Amino acid sequence: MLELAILGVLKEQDLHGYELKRRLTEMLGTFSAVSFGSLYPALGRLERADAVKAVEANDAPAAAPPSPATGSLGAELAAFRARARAARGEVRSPGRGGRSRKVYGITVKGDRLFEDLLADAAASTEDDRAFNLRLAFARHLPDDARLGLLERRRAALVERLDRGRRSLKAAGTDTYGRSLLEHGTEVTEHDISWLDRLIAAERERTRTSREDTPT
Amino acid sequence: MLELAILGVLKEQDLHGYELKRRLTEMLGTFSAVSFGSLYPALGRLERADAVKAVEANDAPAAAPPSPATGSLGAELAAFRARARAARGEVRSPGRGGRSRKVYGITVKGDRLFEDLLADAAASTEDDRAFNLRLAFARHLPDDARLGLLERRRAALVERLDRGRRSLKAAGTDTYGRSLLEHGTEVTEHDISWLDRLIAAERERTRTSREDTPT
DNA sequence: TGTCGATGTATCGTTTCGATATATCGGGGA
DNA sequence: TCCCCGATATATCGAAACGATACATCGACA
Repeated sequence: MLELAILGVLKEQDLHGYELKRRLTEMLGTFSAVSFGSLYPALGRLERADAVKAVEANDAPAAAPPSPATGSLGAELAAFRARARAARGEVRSPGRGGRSRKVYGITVKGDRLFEDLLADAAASTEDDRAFNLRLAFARHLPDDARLGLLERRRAALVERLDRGRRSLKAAGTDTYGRSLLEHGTEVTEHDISWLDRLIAAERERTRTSREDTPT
Repeated sequence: MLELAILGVLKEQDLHGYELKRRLTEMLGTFSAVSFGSLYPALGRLERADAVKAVEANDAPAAAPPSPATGSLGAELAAFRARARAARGEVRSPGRGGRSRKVYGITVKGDRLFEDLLADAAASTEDDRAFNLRLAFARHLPDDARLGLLERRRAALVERLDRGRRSLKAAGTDTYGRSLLEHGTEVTEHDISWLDRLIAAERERTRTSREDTPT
């Protein structure tokens, strides 16, 4: 679950844990607020599996200023310590501010693992997080797999909507409970129509892109 | 988290694990599909804390048929075994079909624990599950606490919406990623207006109910 | 000078999950 | 008649995720 997310983000760019977390939280917004207590263990698992590895931080992964020869005593000291660490074979670099960083990069094996995890159809329909995550990386999926993902998700939501309506019928008279259930079904309906738009756009895209190979 | 849910349901009625799970899933619908792997340990914790205890199953907790003197060999055998178990001091009863059941009831201590967990304000705003759960049991809350819950939740959602919009602005050009983020903000907006309706209804309710004690 | 907030890595104990084992019954076919 | 399937039911295991917290380092500001 988290592995897929990490690999997907590292596919774009080498990153250290802290930044990785920020990207993930930003990307997945609402759902799935990943914590350090899950991130670092997951990175450890991936590292043990040779799916990611620590790279020497060539700094400026994003748009960082090119470290203008410090000018501060503290920074000099940190730089010294960093050199000492490097001499000991540790691939860490002090960021501008903050503790020394360990920058991770994805490996070839990690690329393959990413493909496998992303393609796993079973995991992606019922669980909201799993689906959202896979949609976020949907551009790495072939057209048919992407469409399949959307349609399987839609089917799951329709079933969920059904269950919701049944619950609503069976529910008691408590105002708050009913309101919760009602709102739940509304959200599901909204989700389904959103998926419908996505599916339509997807079909349109593939239709226009294969006008040289007709039926 | 799960403790609150369990206590809330048991407050209505004595139930065994399996049925408890069904009620919870029905009640909380979409979110929070509670599994046995968390339910039974949670029940164990509650039992150790004297918040719930196994009660002799007087059967027919809901609308079960009054066990029409079986008529089947298997059932007779099961009944015999049940009697044997009862003789050994185990409070279990065979259901109509299925393995012997252990029916739980809430204790006085459990009632107090329920109040405490429900009233815990900090836990209820940012986490979706925590809020939904507390809303489901909102009828057990005093008016002001209920209103406070709704308003804190609203504030949290407004903040979330802001973060979502910022993410959207900072996001790349990937269609699926953007769509995900957009849909997320739409859902949050929908959530907020739902909360607004709830809050309005709540104010209206308290206003009409204290027309004898004006400003 | 001190301390505060942001950046950053890491681990601990607890909770939750998903899978699986076990057990019992009723009902539907071979 | 027998046997197997599906529903009902409890229970546990290992893995995963979480929340809290500790630790470390820097820049900025008073």
